[in-house]
Amino acid sequence: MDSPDSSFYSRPTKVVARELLGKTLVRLIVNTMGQLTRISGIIVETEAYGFRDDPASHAYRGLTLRNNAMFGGIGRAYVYFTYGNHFCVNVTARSHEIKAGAVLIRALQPLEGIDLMKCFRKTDNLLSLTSGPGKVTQALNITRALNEEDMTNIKSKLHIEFGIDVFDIVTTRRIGITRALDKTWRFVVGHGEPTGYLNRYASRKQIKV
DNA sequence: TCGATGATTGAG
DNA sequence: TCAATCATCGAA
Repeated sequence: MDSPDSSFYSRPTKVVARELLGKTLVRLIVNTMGQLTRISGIIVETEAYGFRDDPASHAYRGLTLRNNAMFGGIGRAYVYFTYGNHFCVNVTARSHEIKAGAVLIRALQPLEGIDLMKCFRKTDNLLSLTSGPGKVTQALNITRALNEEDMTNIKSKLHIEFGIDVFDIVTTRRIGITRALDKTWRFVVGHGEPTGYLNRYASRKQIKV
């Protein structure tokens, strides 16, 4: 078993969000030579989004066309388009008594296929490659076509594999939302000091670390 | 149908 | 600090 199975995702969404840190997000693509290649990174930042208890969640008001994946099978991808520019990728996860839930993957430590990431991102700046939810999807070429992909299957074009143990985990408020600001459902690998990214939000938006 | 909004990013 | 940019959703 190389990949967390459905039992991993059938737990409270914020528990899964925390434990996804250190796992590997893997994108399988066919290159120009017709060979299967891997683009991957260690998950270093996540956020949990819930159901009726979470006004910031897409699932808060119930099932819609967009959020269908959040109500469907667990361990699936929930990919959505936002701000007219960007895709964001989640993994669906929730305990049995909850009807919807997903974990937003906000940042990676680039691991495999870094040249391809640079190509998709149109930049050589390593620090800017996957340091944000819109950057992650761009670097891994994740679009709506991968919505509801089975993330527990190592053969899937988009899936999650076991990775490394992480020890320093920071918990903060979630980024870029206007509601449910009290919930500390964001999880970041590190000591709390500045990756430039964490620092950007910590200083400008007064995120409690 | 229509207007407001957004789980963002990059440039100034 | 701000514009880009458009799919989605709830209200009309």
